[in-house]
Amino acid sequence: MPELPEVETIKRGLSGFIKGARITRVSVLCEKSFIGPLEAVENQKIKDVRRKGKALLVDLENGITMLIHLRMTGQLIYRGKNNNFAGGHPTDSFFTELPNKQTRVIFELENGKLFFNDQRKFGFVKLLETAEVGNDKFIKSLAKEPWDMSFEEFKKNLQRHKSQPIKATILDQKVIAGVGNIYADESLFFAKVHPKRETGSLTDEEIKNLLEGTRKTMQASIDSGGSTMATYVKADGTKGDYLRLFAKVFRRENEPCENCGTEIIKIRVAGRGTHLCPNCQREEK
DNA sequence: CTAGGATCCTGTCAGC
DNA sequence: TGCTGACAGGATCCTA
Repeated sequence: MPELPEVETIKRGLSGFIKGARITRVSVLCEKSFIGPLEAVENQKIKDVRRKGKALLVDLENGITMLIHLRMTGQLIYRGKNNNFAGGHPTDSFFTELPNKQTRVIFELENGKLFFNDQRKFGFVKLLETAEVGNDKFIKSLAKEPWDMSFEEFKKNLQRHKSQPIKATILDQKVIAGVGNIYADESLFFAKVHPKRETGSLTDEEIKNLLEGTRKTMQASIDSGGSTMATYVKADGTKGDYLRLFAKVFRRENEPCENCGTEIIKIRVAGRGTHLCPNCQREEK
């Protein structure tokens, strides 16, 4: 689930509440969700909260870093004495009583509790030495983020996957960091490129627009607040949906395209649900 | 090296 | 009501 903008939103939202706080106790409710010795984090003060791609990094004062990856359904929910914050996969757990069935790790802090929830258990908290974070296999292989990536570098990375559908290529974190299923669809719509196009068939102009698309769509999401309790609004008993604040195609099948009015469709590309406007994004050039 | 598919896990929803 | 299969904001591992 959570892609770069969601993790960035969590970083920003959580920092103010947990930075400087001491972790007094940790409860691991699911073994596979926490990798490393508990003793390394208990009684440690949180020094900093950082982000690399879709990974959140929580630095502790003893030189240990918790690498938190939310994968598909991870959430971080902070319940403090005076403040609450929740981000990640948007569900009712943002508001309801915790811990619940999906709670995997509980961090007790001096000023509140931080719950790591994760329905599908794909996410994890992994302990690393802060100095070794850069050598972690996943972190090491990450490409640059859209704002740091030059056209030339993006093009070069795309060329390694000439025959793959372009959507599969930009989901690869070694090609560009932070893009997931939402922003892949949104960026391709922005660039007016069909998700099934062979990567090698894109023109320079399309590559340029696609890179700009990743920047624009992810920035728009960060600016609108990502997936937090504030954007997971409920109106008249209906479930809120932060995607509606910025998404043009994602989960908007059967709705009119805002450019041309054609119905947005949902197809399957590279094994993932994929949304596009069949008029704005032509498969044949 | 790349490409494509299966896999980890839980939950929900559509269709019979 | 109950079953069954498809699918889900991710990334890795296996095979060809």
